[in-house]
Amino acid sequence: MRSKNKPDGQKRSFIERARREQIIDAAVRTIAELGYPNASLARIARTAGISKGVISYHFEGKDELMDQVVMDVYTEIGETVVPRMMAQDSSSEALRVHIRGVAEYALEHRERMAALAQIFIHARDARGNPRYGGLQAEPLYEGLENLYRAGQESGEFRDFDVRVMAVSQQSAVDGMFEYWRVHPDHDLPAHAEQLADLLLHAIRVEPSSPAPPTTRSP
Amino acid sequence: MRSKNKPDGQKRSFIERARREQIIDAAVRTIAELGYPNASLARIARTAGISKGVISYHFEGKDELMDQVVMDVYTEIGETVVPRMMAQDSSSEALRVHIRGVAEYALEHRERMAALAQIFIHARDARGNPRYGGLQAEPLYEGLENLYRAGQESGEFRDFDVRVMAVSQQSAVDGMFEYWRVHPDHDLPAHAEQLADLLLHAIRVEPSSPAPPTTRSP
Amino acid sequence: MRSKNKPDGQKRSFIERARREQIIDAAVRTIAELGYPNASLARIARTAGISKGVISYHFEGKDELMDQVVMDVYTEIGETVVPRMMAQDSSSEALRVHIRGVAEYALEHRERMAALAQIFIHARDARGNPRYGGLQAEPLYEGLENLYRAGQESGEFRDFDVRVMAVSQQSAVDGMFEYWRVHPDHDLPAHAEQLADLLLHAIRVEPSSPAPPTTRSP
Amino acid sequence: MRSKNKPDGQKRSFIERARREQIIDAAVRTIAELGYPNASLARIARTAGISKGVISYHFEGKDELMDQVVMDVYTEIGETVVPRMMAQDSSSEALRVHIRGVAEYALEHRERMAALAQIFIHARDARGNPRYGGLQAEPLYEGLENLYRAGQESGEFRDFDVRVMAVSQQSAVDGMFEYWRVHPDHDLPAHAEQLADLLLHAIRVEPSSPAPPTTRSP
DNA sequence: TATGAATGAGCATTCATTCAT
DNA sequence: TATGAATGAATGCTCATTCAT
Repeated sequence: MRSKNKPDGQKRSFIERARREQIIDAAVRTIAELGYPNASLARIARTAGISKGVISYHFEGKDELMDQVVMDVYTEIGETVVPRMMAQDSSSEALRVHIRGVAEYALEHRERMAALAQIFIHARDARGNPRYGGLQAEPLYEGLENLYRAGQESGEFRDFDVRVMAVSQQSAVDGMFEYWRVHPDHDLPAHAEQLADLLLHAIRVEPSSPAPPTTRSP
Repeated sequence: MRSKNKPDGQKRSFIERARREQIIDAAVRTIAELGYPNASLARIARTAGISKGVISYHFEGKDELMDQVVMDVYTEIGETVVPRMMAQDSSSEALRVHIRGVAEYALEHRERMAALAQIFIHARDARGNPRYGGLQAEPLYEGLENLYRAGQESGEFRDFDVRVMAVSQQSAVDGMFEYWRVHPDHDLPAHAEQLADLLLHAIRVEPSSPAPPTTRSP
Repeated sequence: MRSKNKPDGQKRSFIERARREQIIDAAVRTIAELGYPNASLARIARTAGISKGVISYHFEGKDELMDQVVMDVYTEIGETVVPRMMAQDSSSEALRVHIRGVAEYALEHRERMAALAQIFIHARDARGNPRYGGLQAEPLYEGLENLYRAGQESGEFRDFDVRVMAVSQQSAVDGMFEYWRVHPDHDLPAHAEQLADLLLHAIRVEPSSPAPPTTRSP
Repeated sequence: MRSKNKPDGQKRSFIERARREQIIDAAVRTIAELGYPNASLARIARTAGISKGVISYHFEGKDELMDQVVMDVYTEIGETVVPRMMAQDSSSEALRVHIRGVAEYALEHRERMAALAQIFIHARDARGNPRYGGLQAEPLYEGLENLYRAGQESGEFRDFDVRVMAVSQQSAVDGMFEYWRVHPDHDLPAHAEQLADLLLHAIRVEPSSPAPPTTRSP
């Protein structure tokens, strides 16, 4: 009963779902620890304490497993961050809450964040092209652009190229996580606040100090 | 006479240096075209029109070859950008020239830039850790930090966390190149100008429009 | 209650027999469509719309399933052809009816014929030897030999090596089906008539035209 | 230096050719002994006493190796049989010499013949279709058809459907080898002579005994 | 110096079979 | 009876590295 047969409206049994979750979890831990290129199905199976074939039984292949990991983490981040953003009055606060939110998620789910980044960077399709690269980021960019445009229309933000800003913000956030991965003692929340300050300075209309005296990252 | 024995002060013969340069060049072209994971030594050798064994003879292994590629390109970028930065009067102009400079280098040496990014992302040591991750970036961060501090001391820049800014700027520049790689028709110079504007807005003290009316990225 | 325990004189329940027939049918369709090597138990189960385990429950293993398919089809062919042959007066007519009969059966049960051929060709025992090769064909050869000898004794057929003829006739018939499988628009009945002519020319005593003006295969 | 790079007019070194011949030979022996489905690259390598990777080094893949085996044996058979056929005056003698010739080749190269048959039967392409099946036999059929037509035009052979005859003859010859494979003590040359008699009786115009008193297969 | 040859570990995937429920 | 789950061996293939010539 391969997963490829499942989207036909069939439900997954409880045990099936549990196994898939267990395997996804083992994949996350393995990728976070060893990096995507070393996270072979054999190693993931060893991490999970199961036979190699179990993964093939529950997932169509490595690609589907990775898709599920990405979807899992993505969904989780969205559930954490989006509601908080919606609750904000201003675009500025929404932007700040966004960055703060993903940083908090990362802090609480370090391995999942690391695995997500690894998969984004390394996963390729059969022809060698990135599976989640570039073009898949488009929805993210568009989401940010909508946020910027709302701020521009409300007069909060000045006039600037929203695509360049979206790419830069996304990159800066990714860079923050990567820096934190390399320096695990780095103060991630403080970095997130600083980064939000910088980004708001970059695009806000009124330059008067928008943030209280900031603390430095350690 | 493996290359690992070479740092002992022995000189490389002319022919040796030529061969290494030829191999490095083939590596750059192969990585840029096929991506790091597909750039096996066999493919690099084929690109160079030489036998696989030659690479092993001239380089300790794949890792050393990648080191050399990175060093080569890095040095070239530095030689292009640093003198121009030194020629500027203000920190703002230095920062702008820096971003403009690397963008120009990338435009003129697209393959080298692409290969550099691929190696940074994919190369790992035996234990799965990134070979060029984070720690190797430290000199870059420090260089940017010095630039920021100079601007802060001269009153050009406001007070902000220089490490966070350095990480963010570096990430935004990397993101710019990646976006350009995925969208080859993207207007890189325009993006670079926009990015410089954003960064300067983020850190300059005076809020009055510091840049002339900018053009948008296409 | 594995099937391997069944030949001990125990009867199969109605439901048991129905299930086995269902599975055999699914095996035939799967093999005919995908070829023996691609007809895994999983695919056969999917064709039948049942779980993989059911097959293992009702059959000792893949080998026994294949045995049953072969026996099923074989029996059916025999039931179709043998009575017709018995009704003929001469050995010549019996031979012609035999070939015509199997061709007619094949036309009406294309999948079963195709599956039979696939199993004959591909099925092997654990040591790599064909499961239905040669030795299992002995009864067929002997049946044909009896037919030839009867014709020789009645003076219809000349003197020739009956074993060589039996092997050749069987092969020519198999070849006819294989050719038809590869060229589905081939005129099988016409081919069968032509083949009967050729075989009779090869062994009949009187060379004068034994067949009415024949039509050619398209 | 994969073989796929070789057709570009590059010569193979002596040692390269020797290795390829050695591997082809090991493949023939392995297939003949264990059957195609059990002749994995690992087993072939073990037969040859070499590492698994050597095969991948010298051949593009399993498919190319099998192609080479087929081509090798085919060429050898052609070199044995064709000149002898050309030396005959009549179509009848050419047909007889053809069958006698392949039988003699088989007798002297039993394993090669067995391996050829195995590959023809079992080798499939990626989509599951036979690699050498049916359509590839067309040249053989056409060769036989030309022979028949020449005989018909010279008045040696009667009028009959040449395609049916070609398929039947080819099948009967294949069946002869298969019978001999199953019964290794079978008198192959005698079978071949008998078969030639039968085929000539089937198609020759004059009914008077064309062959001397024949011996029976044992 | 340079080469082609060889190695052996590792890869994702497929499969018949077994088994507890 | 029937099922889904799990197993582990086997498959073709890739690759960095080693080595004799």
